[in-house]
Amino acid sequence: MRNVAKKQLETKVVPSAPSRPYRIEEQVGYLLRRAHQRASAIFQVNIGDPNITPTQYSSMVKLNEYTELSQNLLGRLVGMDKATMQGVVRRLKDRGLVDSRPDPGDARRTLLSLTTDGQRIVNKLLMNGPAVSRETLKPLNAAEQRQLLDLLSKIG
Amino acid sequence: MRNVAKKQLETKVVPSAPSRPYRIEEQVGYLLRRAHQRASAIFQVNIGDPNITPTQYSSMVKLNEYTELSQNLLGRLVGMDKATMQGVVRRLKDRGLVDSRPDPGDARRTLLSLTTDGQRIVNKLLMNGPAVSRETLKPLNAAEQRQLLDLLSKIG
DNA sequence: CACGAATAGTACGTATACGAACGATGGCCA
DNA sequence: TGGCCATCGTTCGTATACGTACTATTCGTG
Repeated sequence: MRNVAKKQLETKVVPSAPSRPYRIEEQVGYLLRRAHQRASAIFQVNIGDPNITPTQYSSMVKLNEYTELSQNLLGRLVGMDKATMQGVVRRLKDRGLVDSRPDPGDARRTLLSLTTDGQRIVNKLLMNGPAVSRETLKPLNAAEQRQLLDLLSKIG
Repeated sequence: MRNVAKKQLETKVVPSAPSRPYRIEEQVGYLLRRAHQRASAIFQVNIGDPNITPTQYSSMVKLNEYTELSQNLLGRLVGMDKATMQGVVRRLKDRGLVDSRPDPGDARRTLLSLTTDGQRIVNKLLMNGPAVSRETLKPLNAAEQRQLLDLLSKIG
């Protein structure tokens, strides 16, 4: 009963993993939801403009890089479906941060760009961007921070 | 101009970190948003009931563990503020999955519990829970999966 | 005991997030 | 060229998520 060969045999008979108890707090989806909530809260406090949300910021940063983008392409670049993008763009346009014009080469498309105001604001916020990420990653040491970004890139 | 000493001197003059370019796709908040989106999509497809959302599932799992909880305490356990919790509970009650009664010991509180239907459903969904997490973590190997859960726990 | 602070739940407004349906336009190919 | 299908943007409905304000109740302390 206690020799090694028998033990190995028993291992063969029950090859499945020990199957830890299922705890909702340990599931990746739950942890991602909580982490995202915390990241959004830190963004709101540290980005330097309480009226700009993370998705609005992402959109403005991308428009700042590309100068002009169709609404759909911008949505693909920042990971929002077209219905969500529609609302984000509408709010940015209402506030005068984004302009739009019909694409002269394709009447289906709307070309978006930052207004002068939008450029000014995004360049101000970009100065706080690194601090937001730093604060969010603060509980981790440098190696862990790199790991987390790497792992999130892989499952994103 | 090209000897080593001069080079080191120049390095001393600019001692701050190389400061990589700021790319929105590499920021932790952005990556968390994308990863959470993907996890939610995988949940919706694999949990086995298209009408149950991740937060509804979390709430039902917790009610299944504790039998009876006040709305506020449930919200703290699953990480939702009371306004969000209110909506989640209302929808679960509308569908007959959750029951409520006033707390006899504290008239401010509402005690929540699963109905028989709610118990039946959450026990069915719990069988798919591990598969949802497995699918979400699929792009990572076993060591990376453990690392990610560990790092997310630390920043959550 | 009384009063102010804290807590529980509700209601309202705003902002993602996304599926589904819709009309307009463009691309492709028989 | 004509017709079919894909793409783009809009709209609607539903569901988190959260700040704020409000009522009711409870607690703590003087």
